[in-house]
Amino acid sequence: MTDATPARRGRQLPTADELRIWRDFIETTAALGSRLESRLQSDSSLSTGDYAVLLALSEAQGQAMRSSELAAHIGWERSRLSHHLGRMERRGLIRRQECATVPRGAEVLLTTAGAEAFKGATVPHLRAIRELFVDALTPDQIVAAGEIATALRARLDALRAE
Amino acid sequence: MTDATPARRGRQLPTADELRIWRDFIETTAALGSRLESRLQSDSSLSTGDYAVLLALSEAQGQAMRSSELAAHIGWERSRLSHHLGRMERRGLIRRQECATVPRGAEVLLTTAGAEAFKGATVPHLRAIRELFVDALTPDQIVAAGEIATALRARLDALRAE
DNA sequence: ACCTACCGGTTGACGTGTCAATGATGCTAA
DNA sequence: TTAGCATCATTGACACGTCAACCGGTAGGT
Repeated sequence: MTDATPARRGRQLPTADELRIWRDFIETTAALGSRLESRLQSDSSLSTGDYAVLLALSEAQGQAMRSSELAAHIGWERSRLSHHLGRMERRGLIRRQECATVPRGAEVLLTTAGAEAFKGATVPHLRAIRELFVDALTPDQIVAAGEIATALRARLDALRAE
Repeated sequence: MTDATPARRGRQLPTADELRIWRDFIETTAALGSRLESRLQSDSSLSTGDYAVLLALSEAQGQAMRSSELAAHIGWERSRLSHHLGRMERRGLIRRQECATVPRGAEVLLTTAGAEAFKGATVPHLRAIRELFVDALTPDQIVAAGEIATALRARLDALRAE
């Protein structure tokens, strides 16, 4: 897949066309993310981070999860999660308590306020995804977007492993 | 382009497939952005914000620009730019002075340290873009990525205008 | 002349993210 | 037993972004 055409071989830097597409792509996806963020914020007073945490907890057994389990599930560093949980706890969306089974473990619990906030956020959030992403693209483009994401992810993973 | 197929008409929420692609897409592009950020950071001790500012100033007449002109050029809010320039000024990358021509205007100047930092950052940064983006995709996928970005941008602009 | 309204830019408060350091606790090997 | 060592989680310092308030000055309308 890499360097498939002769013209690409041996070149070190992107062409002007590639660079333009890169800029369009990275800036537009960033703008898309922040638009989603602000939609979620005004619809529900939640950030996408809050949403990710609440989603994971909602689907968990007993609406509770060990902290590092949660971090792994949503792909965050523990430090980030810890800061975020602190803010969410202040707002009453979750609670933390000592974990009975694992020493030194922290159990994160969904509060009723958290569950309700999540419930109220879901439909507007999904609707926003549809408006801003699904409806913006043709079915072919959606498939292509999935393939592009997969290819980029593979590259990121390959370079991380190395 | 929107609601092109009968099956899509009238539905409010994304399907499970669309949602999966959405998540892959938005998370992967976000990861790509932060990987680029950290590459730039370790190669050059610059953030992508620093890079954008330095790039604009490098290309400007006299390597200087009015503050709000600069903000418009790179598409930032004035407040964001002001904060960022404060940090960059502390590090000696730029300088600010009263603008001679426009009363109440601030002129942003590139320092020699800033120019050198930018010069040293360019090649590694472009190389990283090639490795992480261009080389990860087939030529067709790059074209598709450009078209997807264009379509998403059009949607964002349309909804912002409304 | 005066009041108002905008304009360019800064500031403060706060949410968010990363990195490195710190505690607290168990596991393992000399 | 004890000296490391990894693991789980938190913390502090700092960079970055947004929002709203603010400040100083210019321009228009009366």
